[in-house]
Amino acid sequence: MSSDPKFTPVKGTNISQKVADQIESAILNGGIQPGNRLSSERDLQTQFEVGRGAIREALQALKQKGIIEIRKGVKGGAYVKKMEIGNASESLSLLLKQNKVPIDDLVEFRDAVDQTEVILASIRGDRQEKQRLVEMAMKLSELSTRSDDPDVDAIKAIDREMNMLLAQMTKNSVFEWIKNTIQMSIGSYDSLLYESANYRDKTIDNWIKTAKEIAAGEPLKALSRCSYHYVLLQSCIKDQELGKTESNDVKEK
Amino acid sequence: MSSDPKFTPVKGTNISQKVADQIESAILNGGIQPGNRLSSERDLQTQFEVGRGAIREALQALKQKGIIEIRKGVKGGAYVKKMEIGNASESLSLLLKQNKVPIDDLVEFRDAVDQTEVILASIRGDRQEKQRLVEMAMKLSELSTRSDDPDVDAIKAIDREMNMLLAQMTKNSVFEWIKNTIQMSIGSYDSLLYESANYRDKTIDNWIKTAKEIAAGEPLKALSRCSYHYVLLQSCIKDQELGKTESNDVKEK
DNA sequence: TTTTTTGAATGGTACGATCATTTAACCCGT
DNA sequence: ACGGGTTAAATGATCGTACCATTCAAAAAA
Repeated sequence: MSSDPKFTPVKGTNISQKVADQIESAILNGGIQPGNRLSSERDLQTQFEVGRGAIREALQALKQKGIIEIRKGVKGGAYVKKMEIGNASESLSLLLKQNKVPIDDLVEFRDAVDQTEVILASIRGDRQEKQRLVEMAMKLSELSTRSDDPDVDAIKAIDREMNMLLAQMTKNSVFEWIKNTIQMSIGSYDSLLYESANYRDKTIDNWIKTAKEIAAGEPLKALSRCSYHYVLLQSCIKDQELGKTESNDVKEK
Repeated sequence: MSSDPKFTPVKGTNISQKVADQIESAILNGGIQPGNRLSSERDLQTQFEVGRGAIREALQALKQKGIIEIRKGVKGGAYVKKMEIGNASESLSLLLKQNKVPIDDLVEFRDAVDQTEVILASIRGDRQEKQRLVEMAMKLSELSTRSDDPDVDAIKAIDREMNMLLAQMTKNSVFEWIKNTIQMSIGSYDSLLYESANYRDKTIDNWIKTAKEIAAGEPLKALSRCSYHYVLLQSCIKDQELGKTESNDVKEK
């Protein structure tokens, strides 16, 4: 028939979850194309060697996520939905899993959001928040210069905190939401900046200046610092792609 | 005890959907507070007078939406989750249903997105798209001036199309996604501009000028037009809400 | 050939039984 | 009386079977 993905039987508890994971994985990894039909519930029941209820719950979850559609009758069953931009109930992160969104697009979008955020944060952030932002920037610097082998994970964590604080300072919950969503999806790329010592120093230095401009209530100056952050990021990503063939001589632990 | 929400029995097909709707409604309307516990599956089964499978599927859907959490054992059951900004699997529209997002925040966010969009559209839109944008703007004008009683719904439809085209012209799928999501949530407020003849004329006139600036590849001029659109919208909303005077003083150009 | 009927495939619902997990109550030795 | 271990009840998780509702294609009838 169309496809026999050879699902592997599952046992134990959380069965419906495991089943859903296997199916979702098969879909997202391209094993099953949009428009394709999964086996019937009764077939899946035998493939996974579980009860039908578990299958139904798994399908229900996937349907809720918006990645399958369920039809009744002959030729019915679970059909893989074409992921449309426009389904408001589907999350941005799900869109990213589908590889429908080039990472560059996301970086660009984040850039736009960040620019607005630094402006709003400069205007609306209270003194306490501004002070905390500067403190965190200084801590970044401290972590980076204290030893030859800085704790990169700690640095990334603080970077993330600073970004969330920035979003908070806008006093706009939508910015908080979108920032968090982006952060969860883009994190790996964004933290490239902290992997190499060269970019790390520049980035942290820029963070400090950005924080100070925000604290000083200078939106436009902060804005230009923010732009520089993305210049760095773009450059860093470019370097990364160029050095893809040669072995990684980056000493990271 | 906690509460007895008195769910009404359901019959027919799509039962699990109806059950889920009733429960979600009870939660969103505040009938059940975060932290509260729903009855056990077996109790709900009798309350709704349906099979247990239907209840489980409904709860599965709500769990997937992230609005309940399910625990096992004694004292187990479905607990209403506190909706946190930060759950990436929850959708923006769901956030809005919870009234956790002031509409002003959303308008502000949309403003920021739009500003970037007009700039990108000016730069990246091809000639065909730019021409189409101007054509649609002219059609808006035509629809508005043709009679004393313009077809407001048609105008709104074109406004929506123009917005989506604008997003397309950015050549960035994230902007398309976010634009559509916002559009679906903000639509009612945004179309206020077309209800009264006064704002309608100004808005359409501004749309035309915006489209022309974009077509001419003048990002900065288009940007200022875009800002004016939101000045109009803010003013319009303010007129609508006769009561709040000082709190919203966001008029900045 | 066209229309109608029929039947098989499949999702939707219901009911009941059993397993697994969690919590609270109970019991017992010190 | 107290602390720790044991037991029992509540509840979700799973399985299985049966039956209904819907759909579609093939067979039958016109």
